[in-house]
Amino acid sequence: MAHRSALVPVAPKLSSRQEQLLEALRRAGRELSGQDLHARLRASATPMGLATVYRHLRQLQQWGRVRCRHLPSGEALFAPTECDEHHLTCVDCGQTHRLEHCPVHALELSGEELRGYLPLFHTLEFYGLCPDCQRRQRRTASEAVEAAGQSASLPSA
Amino acid sequence: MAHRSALVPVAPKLSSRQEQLLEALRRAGRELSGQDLHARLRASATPMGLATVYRHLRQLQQWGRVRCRHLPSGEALFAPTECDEHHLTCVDCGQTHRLEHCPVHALELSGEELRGYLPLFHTLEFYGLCPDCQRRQRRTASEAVEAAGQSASLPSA
DNA sequence: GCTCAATCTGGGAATCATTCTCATTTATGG
DNA sequence: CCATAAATGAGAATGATTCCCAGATTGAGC
Ligand SMILES: [Mn+2]
Ligand SMILES: [Mn+2]
Ligand SMILES: [Zn+2]
Ligand SMILES: [Zn+2]
Repeated sequence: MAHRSALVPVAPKLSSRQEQLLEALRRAGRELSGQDLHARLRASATPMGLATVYRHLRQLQQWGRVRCRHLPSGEALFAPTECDEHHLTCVDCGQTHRLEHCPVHALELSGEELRGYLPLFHTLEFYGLCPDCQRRQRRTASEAVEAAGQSASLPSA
Repeated sequence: MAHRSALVPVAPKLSSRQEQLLEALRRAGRELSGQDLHARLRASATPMGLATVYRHLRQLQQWGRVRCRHLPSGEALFAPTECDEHHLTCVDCGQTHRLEHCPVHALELSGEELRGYLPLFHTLEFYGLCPDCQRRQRRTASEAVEAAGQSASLPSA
C-alpha cells in the first residue's frame, strides 16, 4: 500500500465499477481474459457489460493497477499488478508452469535506462519444449530419416 | 551454429519458403508483424500468401527459430530468436524504447525450475509511464481536484 | 522423362477477441 | 426536480489470425 502510493504520482480513486473488476481479478487467484471477467461479472449482482469490462481493464492498466500478458495463442490475460508471476510455456503444446520466483524482481532498470519513465510492471515469459513434445519431435524426425534412409540416397542429416 | 545445434535436439532443415521468411525477418532489422512480412514477401520474386506466412511463423516458433511478443495493442511482432531484445513501453501513449542489454541473459532458470523443458527463448518487457504522460496525468488530476474544490462549477472551457 | 501420392500453397470465407457507436441510464450539483 | 456531464452496454464494426479446400508443386519409384 505504502509501496503503491509512493510509486504512483496520480493514483486516482477507483470507481465502484473499477473496484468490482479489480476485486474479481483478485478473487480469481489466476489470470483471466476479458471474456472470463465478463462472464463472471455478468452473473454478479451488478452485471457489467463487455464494453465496460474492456474499458476499465485498459484504464486500470494505464494506472498501473492491472497488467496484461498474451499467451502464444494470442489470448490476453489480465492480473492485478501486485501479483508478480511468470511462466514457462511449451511452444508446441502450450502447457505452462508458474515459476516460483520472479528473476527480475530485484534487478531493476538503471536510472539511465529508465529515461524518466515511472516503472509500473513488467512481463517475463520463458518458452521452450516440454519433455513430451521433445520426444514427439524426435520421433517425428527419426521417422522422416528412416523413411528417407530406406530408399537409397539422401545424405541430408 | 554450434550453439544452436547443441540446444535443439530436432533442428529440421528449413524449407526454402521458411528460409525466405526467416531471411526477411533478419534483413528487416526490427520486429515485424505477420502482415508486415506478408507485404514484404508479396513484393518479392516469389510472393508468399498470408496463410503461408502465418503457417511458417508458427512452425519456426515451435522450432525455436522465431520468437513473438505482443504490443499492449495486441499486435504480434516476430523476430529471429538470435536477436535478444527487450523494451520499455509507456502504457499510456505506447512510446517504446529498446533496452541496451538483456537483464536475464545470464540469469537462466535453475534445473529444478526447468522441469525438463528445452529452453528456446524468453520475452521480457517493462511498462511504465513516460515523462510526458506523467505530466499529463498529473495535470488532469489537479484539474479534477480544483474543479471539485471550487464547488462553483463553470463548464466553460 | 512419366506417374502418382504426398505435401505445399494461397484465395477467400470463417472466427473471434477487442473496439467503436450511440441511444439510454445514472451521477452530480444546485 | 432540472440541467449537464459522465458512465454504461447492446449491437455493429474492425482486423488479425485461422480454417478450408481446390489447385500447384515435389520427388520417389519406375
Ligand atoms: Mn516479475
Ligand atoms: Mn533477453
Ligand atoms: Zn509441449
Ligand atoms: Zn506516454
